[in-house]
Amino acid sequence: MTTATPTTRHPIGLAQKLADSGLRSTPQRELVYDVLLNKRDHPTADEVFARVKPALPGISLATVYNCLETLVQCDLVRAVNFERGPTRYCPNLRPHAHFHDEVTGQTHDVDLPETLFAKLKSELPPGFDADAVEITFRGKAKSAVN
Amino acid sequence: MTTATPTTRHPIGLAQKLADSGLRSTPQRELVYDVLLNKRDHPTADEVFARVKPALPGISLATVYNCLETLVQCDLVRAVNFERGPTRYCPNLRPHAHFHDEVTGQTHDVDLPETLFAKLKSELPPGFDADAVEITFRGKAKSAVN
DNA sequence: TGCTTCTTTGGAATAATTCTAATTATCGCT
DNA sequence: AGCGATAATTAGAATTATTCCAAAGAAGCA
Repeated sequence: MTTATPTTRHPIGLAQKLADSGLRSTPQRELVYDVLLNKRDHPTADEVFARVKPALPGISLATVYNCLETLVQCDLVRAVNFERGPTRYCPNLRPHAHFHDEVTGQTHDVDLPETLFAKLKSELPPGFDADAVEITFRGKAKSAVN
Repeated sequence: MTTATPTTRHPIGLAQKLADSGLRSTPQRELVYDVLLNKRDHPTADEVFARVKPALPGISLATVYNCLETLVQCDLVRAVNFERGPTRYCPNLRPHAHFHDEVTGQTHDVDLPETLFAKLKSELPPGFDADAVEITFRGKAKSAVN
């Protein structure tokens, strides 16, 4: 039920968004994006590489890095970092925070009201102007969350 | 006006806190801690290494990493990460967030009311229990802030 | 078709950090 | 003061994640 043909026909937009930035739609980019949409567990570049390989065996890790970077540039995907660990990728574009489970190592999305982000920005002292706020929780998630 | 003698006599606590954890106070640990207290600009391990060397020329980078890790373990210092950059170290133990200036690359502390942290934790869905929350702003800070 | 530009690829290079084994320091005892 | 046990430091090798590079491969269009 996944990665059937690594070609252009997407929920919406990849090819379009790429074109908007003067970039081309390629099987590699499509597939990397597919993989992110299909299993939203915040995979690392290595994990994406592994998931993408079956459908496109010749793909290289460098390309996966390139594609991920491109998707981030096009605002289709967010890069998530947590304490020196490898960068993880997340296709959730809603305003949200991340919860890192110390036990399982999993990362969960936590949707938060936009107002909270606004409130946070409003707490900044004068002279500070934030484009973005990142919120990361660390702790334990009970049982079968997600 | 800094790093006179790299020996034991501190604002308060280092030797004590170390002892509490069954660890020894050493000139290296004292000095690394001094350096963090004396210039609170969130230095990287390399930067700490450079600042520490004049007073203790024989110190090694590995030791600086060890000392920093120890200080973090003893809750005297916090490790701060921002997007794949090198880890930075911060002796500010009050609840606060970090603001990364995209222009200068500097990191500023932003004190936030404890209540805000509490509020954030309270927004977590049931089943999630956070020990810690990290908040990072990214943007530009006007003129001579800090 | 031929040219130009964009992409991908594999491998080398880099950056930050950790590991390892050997040396050195310190502590508690006697 | 001297000894043995444990802890800490050191230099350098190793590791991890990522980026860089130069060459080869597609695509788009004149």
